[in-house]
Amino acid sequence: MLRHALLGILNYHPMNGYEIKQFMDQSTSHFWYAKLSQIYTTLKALEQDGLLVSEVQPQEDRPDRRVYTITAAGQTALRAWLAEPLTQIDQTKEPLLLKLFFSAQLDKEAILAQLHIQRALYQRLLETHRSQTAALIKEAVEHQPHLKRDALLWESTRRLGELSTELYVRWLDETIAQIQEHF
Amino acid sequence: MLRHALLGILNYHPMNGYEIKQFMDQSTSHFWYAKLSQIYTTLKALEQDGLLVSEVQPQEDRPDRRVYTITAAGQTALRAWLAEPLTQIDQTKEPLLLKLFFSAQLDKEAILAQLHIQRALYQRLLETHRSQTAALIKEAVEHQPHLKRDALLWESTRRLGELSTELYVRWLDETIAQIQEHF
DNA sequence: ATATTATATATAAAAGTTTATGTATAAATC
DNA sequence: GATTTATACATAAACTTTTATATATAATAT
Repeated sequence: MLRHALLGILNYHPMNGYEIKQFMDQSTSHFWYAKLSQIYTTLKALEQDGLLVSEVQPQEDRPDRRVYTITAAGQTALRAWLAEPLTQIDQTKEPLLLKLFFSAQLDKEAILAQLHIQRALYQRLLETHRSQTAALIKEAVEHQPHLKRDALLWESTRRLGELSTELYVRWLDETIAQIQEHF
Repeated sequence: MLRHALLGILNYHPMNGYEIKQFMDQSTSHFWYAKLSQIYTTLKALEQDGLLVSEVQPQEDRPDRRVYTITAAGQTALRAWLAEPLTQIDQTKEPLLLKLFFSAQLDKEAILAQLHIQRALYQRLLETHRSQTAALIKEAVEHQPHLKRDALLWESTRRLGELSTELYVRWLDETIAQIQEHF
């Protein structure tokens, strides 16, 4: 799946691995993320398959940059993946819920402490979605007006991130209250 | 992580791999799932580490069942994992959002078609959360009153499943409308 | 009649992902 | 002055997960 993400990103413009990592951290990380090591090896694999080509840009003082460009074959592969409809629901994995599910083993205070930590984290994430992520999309369209349709879709993914983080905070409050009263 | 899930499940009572799969499909699948093949190999690994022991129960007409029981070391490991607080947000991966993010490549009708498919799927899942999953928890407590505290936590995970599926459907409607108007 | 689903386990191979390690320098922070 | 963060790549090892294959029978659905 990361393969497709990388093709999608490089379809905007050529980039090196480090830049791709930053792009993902800022835009897709709430629904797709990857470690740098995985990005580098996947880029290499995509080049071997002819979906990307790379060229080294020498730099002084810093390691040279290897910049990847999508090929015609890469664009075809990207479009094929986009066109193929998802006919099943994405099954996700959430360690917090898994742990909570079995937490009757713990005492009340330990459970509550963990939920409070999570609440703080999600509250902070919510603010990021609302300010930073929103600003980045707005800025991108201002500089590149041809990305207007892309931005509409980016905004909808950001919106779900905001809504579900909001929901998570509400659910944590609800759950904390439930446990405080009935556990 | 599956290791901990299996310890958590077997801490209720001894089970064989096939039963564990069914248990997960019915209860944890919206936040943790696994294929049978992975369950079998992980059970074996846990036994090698001394966290489980197994015994074969012969059956006629069907393959024998290998029933796993958690050991004292397994219970210690389970509790250690439960006690260790999560200090970061779970990063999840959602193929639908990844695809949507790059879908400006597609035409309007193709995007809308994909979103409508997802809406139908999530609508059906919502009903499952509300009826089946809720009923299973209720039934479990009726038969085993000592699981009351567990059930409170199970119910909170079910509740998040219901709430976020509901949200997903609403977001899909919102997104479909946005695209219809502005894409 | 035929195909699928359910019961039950097992293993190999492939694919995907994370963790650890190594190199090198500049800038920023403490 | 010392440590951390940022820039930039690369690779090996470990771990996790999926896909495919094999076996065997009963019950159910088409």
